[in-house]
Amino acid sequence: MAGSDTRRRILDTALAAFGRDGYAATSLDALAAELGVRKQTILYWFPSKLDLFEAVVDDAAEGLADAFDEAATGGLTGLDQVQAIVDRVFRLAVHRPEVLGLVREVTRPESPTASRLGARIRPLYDRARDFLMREMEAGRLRRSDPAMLLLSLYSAVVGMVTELEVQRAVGFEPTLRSTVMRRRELMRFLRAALAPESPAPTAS
Amino acid sequence: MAGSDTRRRILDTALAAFGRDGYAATSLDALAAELGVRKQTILYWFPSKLDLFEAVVDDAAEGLADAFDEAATGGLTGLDQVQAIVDRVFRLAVHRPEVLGLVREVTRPESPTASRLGARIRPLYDRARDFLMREMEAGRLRRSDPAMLLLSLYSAVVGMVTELEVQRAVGFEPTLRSTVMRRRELMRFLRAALAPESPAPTAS
DNA sequence: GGCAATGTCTACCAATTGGTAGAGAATTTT
DNA sequence: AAAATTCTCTACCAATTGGTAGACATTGCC
Repeated sequence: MAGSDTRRRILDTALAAFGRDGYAATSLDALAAELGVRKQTILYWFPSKLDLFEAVVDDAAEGLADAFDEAATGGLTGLDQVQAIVDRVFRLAVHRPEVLGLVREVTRPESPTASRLGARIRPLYDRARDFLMREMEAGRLRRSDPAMLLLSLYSAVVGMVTELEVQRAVGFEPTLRSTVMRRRELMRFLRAALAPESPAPTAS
Repeated sequence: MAGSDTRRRILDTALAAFGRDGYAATSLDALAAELGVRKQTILYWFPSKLDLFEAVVDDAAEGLADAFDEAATGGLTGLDQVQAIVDRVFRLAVHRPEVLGLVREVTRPESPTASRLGARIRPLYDRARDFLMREMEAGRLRRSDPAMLLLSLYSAVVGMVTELEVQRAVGFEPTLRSTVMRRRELMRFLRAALAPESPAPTAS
């Protein structure tokens, strides 16, 4: 049983490493060192580096799906539901930034498994699209192409979250406070863009 | 003089490779093969791989600055200026996607030169911020924190543009037409989020 | 206690990596 | 034409890479 604990630890550490440094820049030796174990132990649990990566991607996709599920079971509608999901993603990003780093890594064209996360995410995507269409029909969201809108949302959220580093590059250190402000700003942005044409009463 | 042509070719090809595959996954040998030249020729022009990368980043930053300059010299204001820049970035993304891939690569935290592009981009950033503040003062854009807003814009634009691959992952092949639609959708999104509170006359 | 399965290790290996040393063209300068 | 400079090459190299083979320890089972 100690073994499957090792497996779990490898998955977690590998997720962090792949998400932080990318696939190519992560060596099995470095990973093993970080784990306090020999490289061959990793290769015992996962027959090759690529197999490990795929397992990590599957694991991350599962985690993401759970996070979305959790945010989507409150029976919310319209902008409130969108807000709930954005909140959830932000929370994920704050205490597990590697997950979003991995998303970023895996969505590049030459990724060894470009299609893998895609396939795993597909059901989520379909559900989100259905949700948006339903809400547009019901007049609770501004009407537009839901697929495109979803990509806009994805870009805005993931872009903003994973690119906290850009803040550093540009000169200001992201603090917890600035992160909160960031989320608020994003929500303003989203609300402005998603609210139905007929000016709703200033809710929040 | 044939030499500096070689240098130019190395820079271009390296930009494409780094932008497409990332720093770690790009080997000098592969790069040389792509150029039809020996690795040592590359090392003659750039003393090390890291030096090459830095030169590429500087070169890309210069190109980006030029693109923005070009879009910013029309004397436009408000949303029209924003639109002009978005258009320009999209055009860049369509015929030189590697540039944005490089931006993506260089903005990750462990990038060998995380701060480099940042420093090069800084002036652009300041100018954009000043522009936004001015336009907010003048009431031509909705009032909000310009720094945050700029990051939102950056995320939305770069995210949407560089993540055309996500479209593939999710199942639909990006065509020229879908790219155009994508840009239009983004502009709707931005206009909705940036337009001043008082409903402006439907201009365009 | 013996035994088989499980799990981690040491010892290697071939291939690839970024990089050095310096030979040999080609071109420019004198 | 000789000499110097510029440029690209061949020949290596030490370090690191992902991966194989198999020894050694530990555990649960009979």
